[in-house]
Amino acid sequence: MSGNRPSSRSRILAAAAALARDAGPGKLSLDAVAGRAGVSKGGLLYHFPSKAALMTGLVEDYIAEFEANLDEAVTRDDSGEALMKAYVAMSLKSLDEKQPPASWIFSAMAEDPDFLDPFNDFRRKLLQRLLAGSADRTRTLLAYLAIEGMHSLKLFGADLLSGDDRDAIDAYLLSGSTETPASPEE
Amino acid sequence: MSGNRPSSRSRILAAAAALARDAGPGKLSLDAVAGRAGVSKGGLLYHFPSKAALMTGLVEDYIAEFEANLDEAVTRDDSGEALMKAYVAMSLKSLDEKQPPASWIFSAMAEDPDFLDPFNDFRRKLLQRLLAGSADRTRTLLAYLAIEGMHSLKLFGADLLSGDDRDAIDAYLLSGSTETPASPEE
DNA sequence: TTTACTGTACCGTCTGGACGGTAATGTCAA
DNA sequence: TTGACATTACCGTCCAGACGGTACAGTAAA
Repeated sequence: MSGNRPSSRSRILAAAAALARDAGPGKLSLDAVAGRAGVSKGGLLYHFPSKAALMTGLVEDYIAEFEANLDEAVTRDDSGEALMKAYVAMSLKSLDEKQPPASWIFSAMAEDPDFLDPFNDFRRKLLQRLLAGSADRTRTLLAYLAIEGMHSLKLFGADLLSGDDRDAIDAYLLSGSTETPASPEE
Repeated sequence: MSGNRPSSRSRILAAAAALARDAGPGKLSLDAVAGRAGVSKGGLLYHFPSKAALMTGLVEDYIAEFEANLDEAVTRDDSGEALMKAYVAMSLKSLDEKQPPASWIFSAMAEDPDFLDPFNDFRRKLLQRLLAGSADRTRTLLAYLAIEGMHSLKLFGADLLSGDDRDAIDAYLLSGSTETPASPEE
């Protein structure tokens, strides 16, 4: 779809994500995005011919970045173990950022829940890969859901976990599933 | 705030929740809610003088119902065990409903994320109660987060878990809390 | 008389989007 | 070499409609 990246397109996407994050998902209007991206509204609509296209771009961009990061973390050791490890590490890192990276997801839901279909498909595939390489299916499921839960809490602005609790969860998630009890890495 | 319940008020709230669920959170306009509730717009604004008041009502109503259900399930045996059991049972039951009960949460987020502050406070207190009565803190945290994760997935329309997987998670959540999941102790 | 509405009319603002430019760059035939 | 046209990448304006909210007159029951 996009062989080379024209700078404006990605700037618009970044502006939209930042706007949803900073001003709230309800403030994600075309005018506001255009203004923040330093582009006229006409210019925005040139790159994204409708608001729906903008939302789709946001979703696809998010998935692409997620996949790229995951691939980078896994490099070539695509055993289930390595994938899970990379996923957990990535997720915990993203949880440590001050602001949730995907606040635009609320705008997408309000606009049309179907916008999230590709995202949900992606998640389904990811979970399947995770489970395929897992020695303990229930444990992997549990870990996945716990991460999902933490992301959800963060997205909704609920800061429920104390540092100690977060540490306990981290320790559980980072500990190996069956094999070598995983001495502290990194 | 409401000693006795005038029927219209709760009808409006129910209509709003149903509308967000059926038509999508983006369609939650005052006109639409009034129409669905069988009330004129003036009547709606009589009960909820602003849209913000409506959202607040939605949140408060949700919390109140949640608490009532939980209290009912716990009855009087308020040991930590019983509370957790009731919470798990309630949550799993709500996950089995076809439609998520709180789709309006996206409208609230889009309108103003602060609307969820009371809800998050409530969740914080609940988690504290849950943890206070827990023999295995990490396990309780994990269970809470996994439930949160499943609710989040459902809210976002992601149907990722197979029946067997759901059964495995249910079994884990419903099993007594004395045993730690298969994790290497550190 | 108060409470709890209904119904209609209206207002200002915001929003998505259509549209008509336009400037720069490239393509290509005569 | 040059003129004609095409494409890309925007800008700025305008508009119809939706929205939240106000105002107010009326009504029917307690």
